[in-house]
Amino acid sequence: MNSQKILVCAAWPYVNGDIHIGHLAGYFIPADIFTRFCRLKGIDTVFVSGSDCHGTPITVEADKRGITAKELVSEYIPKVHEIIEQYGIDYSLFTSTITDNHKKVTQEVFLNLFKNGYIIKKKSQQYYSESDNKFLPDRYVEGECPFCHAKGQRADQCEVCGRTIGLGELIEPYSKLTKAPVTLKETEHYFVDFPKLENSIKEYVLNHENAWKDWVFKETIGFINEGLQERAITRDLDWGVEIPVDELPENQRIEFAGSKRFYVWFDAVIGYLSATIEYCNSKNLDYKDYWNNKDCLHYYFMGQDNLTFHTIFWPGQLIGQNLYYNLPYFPSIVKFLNANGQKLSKSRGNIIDAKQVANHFGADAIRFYITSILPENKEGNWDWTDFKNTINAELVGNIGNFVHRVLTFYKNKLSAEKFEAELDSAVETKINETFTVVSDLLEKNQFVAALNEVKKFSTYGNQYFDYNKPWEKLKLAPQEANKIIFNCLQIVNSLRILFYPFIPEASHRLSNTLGLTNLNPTPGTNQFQFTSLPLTDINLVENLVPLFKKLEETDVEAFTASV
RNA sequence: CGCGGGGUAGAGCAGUGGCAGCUCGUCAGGCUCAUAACCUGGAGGUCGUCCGUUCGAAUCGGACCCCCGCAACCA
Repeated sequence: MNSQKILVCAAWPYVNGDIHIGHLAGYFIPADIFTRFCRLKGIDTVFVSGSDCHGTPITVEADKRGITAKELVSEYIPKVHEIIEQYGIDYSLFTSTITDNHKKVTQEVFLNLFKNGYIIKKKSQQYYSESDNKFLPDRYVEGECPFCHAKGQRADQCEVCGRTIGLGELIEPYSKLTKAPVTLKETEHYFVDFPKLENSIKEYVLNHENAWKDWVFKETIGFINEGLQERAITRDLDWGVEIPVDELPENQRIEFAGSKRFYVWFDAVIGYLSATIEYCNSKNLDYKDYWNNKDCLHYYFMGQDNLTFHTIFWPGQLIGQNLYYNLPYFPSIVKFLNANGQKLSKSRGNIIDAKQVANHFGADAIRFYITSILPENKEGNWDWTDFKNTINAELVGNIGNFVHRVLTFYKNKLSAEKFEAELDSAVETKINETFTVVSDLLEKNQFVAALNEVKKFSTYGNQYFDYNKPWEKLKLAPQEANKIIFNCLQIVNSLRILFYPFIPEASHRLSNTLGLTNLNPTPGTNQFQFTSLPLTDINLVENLVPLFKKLEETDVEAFTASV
């Protein structure tokens, strides 16, 4: 990873509900760890995302509540910003898909695809409700299964007999929302000609076989090998980015274009490009330095439900621009996070709300735990007993205790006189090794393993302390005790740097405790490495308090009972 | 036969033909500067099931069972 620049793209939260631990594990936290790490390495790193505001589910939710879609998203957007603030997610820009800039960029992307021959128009039959005067996606249509005659089945598949239901085969279809009857009606839409882009997309994917995670590559290539199909990019809906149909020749316009909008999947991914442009405009930068510069690597963070959109469709949209845009370099995709062994779902009532849980336990504890159970290659599970054990044993008992025992020993027994001592070569080697290993793992987006190395490093500190017994040396050979604590302080200072990507609040608290300025990433300066800290730089605070607070049995009970 | 992932100690995982391991938890003893960590020792496995290949299988082949994601209108 010797690139000059990095663009970090995190998936866009869909703003029809509150943020929960699944969103945190899926992209907020891994993308933030990576961004903070890159910046500390001195790499110019831009980190963009925003609220995904369009699509039918938003309009349905708004209807249900008797407000407009615009009002609904305006209510949720500030809530997402609160989460970002609370967890310290270090975005360069967190915008939304309802900006004028996004609208303009989306339309340009469409027009380029059209100009380059990748857009076709096609008529098809879709369910339409006369009484509601609107088209309905299959997911909102129910009826009787034509095979087993089970009632209340979804339009595409019967859950009772398992058979696939073809368009128009459902008996007495009706709207799930209003129960009004629906009928098939013809409608015209634009499609992206993915069969035409298939070879280019496949070539792109094959070029990344060794770089991507094994399962990500397999899923992607498996999907492509089934043959890509034309994919609709417009909907009969009044909420979304308008179609710039006036810019097209008359015989290429779809009918009733004014009552249609771009399909949400099409405009949401374009957000990565539009957000970079918005950010660069606000900073007097050129977005091409990030999108056309081959030394700028693009990392994408998302959950597995988003895989094909980022490894197939979005690259296809970009290739079809013929503007030589950078394609995704590494899709950092995680599987799902369950809670107490079950899939997160509102109906099961096991959603763990991101805001509530951080209010109760602190963002650091949540960041630490989620990172330790990140579903990198298989599903992860949030378990309250495991949560308490992890926090108490690893974060508090091992890491926090090491920092605290060193600082209290230094303050209470030694710091009256400032001393300088030799760095033990074994300690120096260990510190350097740790930075190298953690750095390598973070570059490869192996966050669980990277955090494990930090834990091991703290264990090493504890072992070094115990083995050298400074409390005994204090009586017999005070100089020896000085040397041991000097070495331990170097480990503590290294932990302060290692914390920065994972638990930034703790890194800041430790800086304050030591009387040092907070770490401040500077382009071109690598701070993610060992730097000897002279003791004259340390000005310990008067009242030493432990970095992390131990969880009592009742803490978890109080939280789970309160939600 | 739609595509893909998975099943190994209480939990989470590593292990692709040669004595079944790691982290956490757990039990006993030691040490003690600290929110107590560390050290030493122990308990805990039918490696999903069955069949096969082999001197030897968690590992290779076959069949089956179970769990999960995707399946193009779930963002």
